[in-house]
Amino acid sequence: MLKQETLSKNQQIVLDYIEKVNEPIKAYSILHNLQKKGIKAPLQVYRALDKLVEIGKIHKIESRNAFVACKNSNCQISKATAFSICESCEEVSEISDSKLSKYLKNFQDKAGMKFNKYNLEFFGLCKKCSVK
Amino acid sequence: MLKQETLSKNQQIVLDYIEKVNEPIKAYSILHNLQKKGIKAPLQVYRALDKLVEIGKIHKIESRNAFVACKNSNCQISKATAFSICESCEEVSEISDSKLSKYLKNFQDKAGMKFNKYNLEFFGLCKKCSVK
DNA sequence: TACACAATGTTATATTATAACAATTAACAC
DNA sequence: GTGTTAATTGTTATAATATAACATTGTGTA
Repeated sequence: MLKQETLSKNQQIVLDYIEKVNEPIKAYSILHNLQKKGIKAPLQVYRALDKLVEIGKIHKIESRNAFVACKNSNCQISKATAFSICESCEEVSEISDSKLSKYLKNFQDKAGMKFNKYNLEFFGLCKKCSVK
Repeated sequence: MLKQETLSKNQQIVLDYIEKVNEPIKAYSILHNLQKKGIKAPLQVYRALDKLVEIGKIHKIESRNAFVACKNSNCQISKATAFSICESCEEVSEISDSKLSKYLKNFQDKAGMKFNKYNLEFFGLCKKCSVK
């Protein structure tokens, strides 16, 4: 097997669930909700999550230890991610802004480091929460 | 007491240590290394870390669950942080680039969300590791 | 002094994530 | 089909990260 074309059983179960809930979800919440489907141990979840992150089907929201389905069809491999996070309702949206991604992809730091990946998380209040 | 001007005992002990090691360090590593100074329980560490993050003396590297002293004298309150992280040696540097921070501070997402904070983490290979 | 609040100490527990090892399954060369 | 290799799975245990709850002490100020 040189390259994986299809997802394995557990990977597909976990991905289906994450896509269904359509918001960031935590690993142990996935575990609790997929008992019936045979997902009974943390490792079954974490292994699937690792692979799904690796192939860009989902992203990890680092500041929340949560996972969310990728919304950008072009995120084949998730090297460049940006999110907006509402600190009140915890709503998370993936930012898809070509100017931003271009700017960050080309960013050169002073130490001359070669970047191959970035993750950006913006925090604030979403529209709904800012009028409350 | 309306506003804290000086750090408390534990806060100062923890900050001194983080500044001394001068690289990202984990909470339980801090705990283990400060037993002699009276830091004996996780909460003593986490409370100090929370406060130090809040006042901008240190930052959390979210992807690593590690804490590092702030290098930007102007980070009074840490609302806008950017780091470069070497995926080989795990060296972390705080990026201080006024153009980048200006760009991100003014970034407007399509949903019209009001941002008050962001965290950006770049990943790649540092100079040393890329020649290896 | 009395008040308010920040900070501390302490025990227990919750949450997030990985180690280690055995067994099974799938892709592919021959 | 057989043998080989790697991916995936199952399972038990444990490591690593972080917070809850509650009692107590310290500190600035009215």
